[in-house]
Amino acid sequence: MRKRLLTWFSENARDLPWRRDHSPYRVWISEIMCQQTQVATVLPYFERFLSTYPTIRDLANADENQLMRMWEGLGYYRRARSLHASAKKMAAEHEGEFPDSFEDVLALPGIGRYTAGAILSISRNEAFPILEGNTQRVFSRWIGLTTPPTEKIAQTRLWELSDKMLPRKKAGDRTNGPAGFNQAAMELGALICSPKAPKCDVCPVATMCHANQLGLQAEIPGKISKVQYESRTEIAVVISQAEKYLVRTIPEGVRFAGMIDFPRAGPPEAEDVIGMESWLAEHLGGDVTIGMRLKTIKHAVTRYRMTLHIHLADLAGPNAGDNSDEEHGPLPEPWRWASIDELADMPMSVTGRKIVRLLDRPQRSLFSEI
DNA sequence: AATCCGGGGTA
DNA sequence: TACCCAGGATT
Repeated sequence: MRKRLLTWFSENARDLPWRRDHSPYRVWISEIMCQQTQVATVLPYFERFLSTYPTIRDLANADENQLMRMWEGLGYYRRARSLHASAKKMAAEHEGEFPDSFEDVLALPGIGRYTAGAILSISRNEAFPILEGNTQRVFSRWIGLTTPPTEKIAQTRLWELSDKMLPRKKAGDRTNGPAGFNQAAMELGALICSPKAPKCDVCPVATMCHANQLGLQAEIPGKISKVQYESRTEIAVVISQAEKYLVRTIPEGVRFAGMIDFPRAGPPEAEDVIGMESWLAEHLGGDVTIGMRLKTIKHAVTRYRMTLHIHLADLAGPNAGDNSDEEHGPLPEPWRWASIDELADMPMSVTGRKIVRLLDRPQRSLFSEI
């Protein structure tokens, strides 16, 4: 199994940017970006990220807003915040270098057993096993494990197998060492041993595969429980004055933490337009009157099916006017006014960015499709 | 063990 | 629509 797999990998491996130059820093960034994200999606983000932050210290010194802006569209934004925190930790505790020991790598935020093993094996050819979506599927089929890989007993067996299969050879040939094996197993899962319709006819290890021999490819890995989708309706409002728009930084500990967003709320805080006006009065302090609807956006993300109503609104009362105008008093934290140019550089969710595009191209978007 | 995270690609 | 993606952290 091992030799055939490694031979196949040496002849079929994709030419990925973190394989050509496999420094720990580059492999680390690639692994974080690839968490729950397909390789093809990651590629343009990876190149841009590495040119903006060529070293660990560059990342440690990065502006948080710019960093989040670089991540916009990749999702799971906590990954970017964990990257930043990790880089700062390396600058402070590891002289700006990627840590040496498995324990120190595992102690970094956003890095679990899989990612620590992947980084150290791929970058330094160290013999740590890995287990993720691809290898769960490859190994489960190989040994005919019908237990869903989410169950603890399956996890234990699969990690044991990943460790048992791993070549210990470190010196010399990376392709035949731990780096090669771990990547080969993942690559097989990505290119051949796919979730649906695996290409067993061209699989290098098909003759040794339990699932292939028994025709159980469709039953292995065992099915995990279905996703419970949830419909959700939210309201966002556009409040403008002097060609600036009212936005805020999302506080820590909630979705979109650290990103910029328009006033937005949904059930149970704001069930409808009236509820949204109450929400605005409470959070903003001024009298807000919600006006016409600009557009309704449907957005499917993770398990949510969101309908977002975007309304124009007017702000009156003590907080109207520029936030530097002391006669009117400043806007309460974390609210602020931002121009279109400023919004362009701020990190936003996908739906937040769609609102900006509505405002940026009013002649085409604002009054159509309403 | 389940849920959250709030993006995207594919059949 | 359903399912998956080089998962980790939290509860």
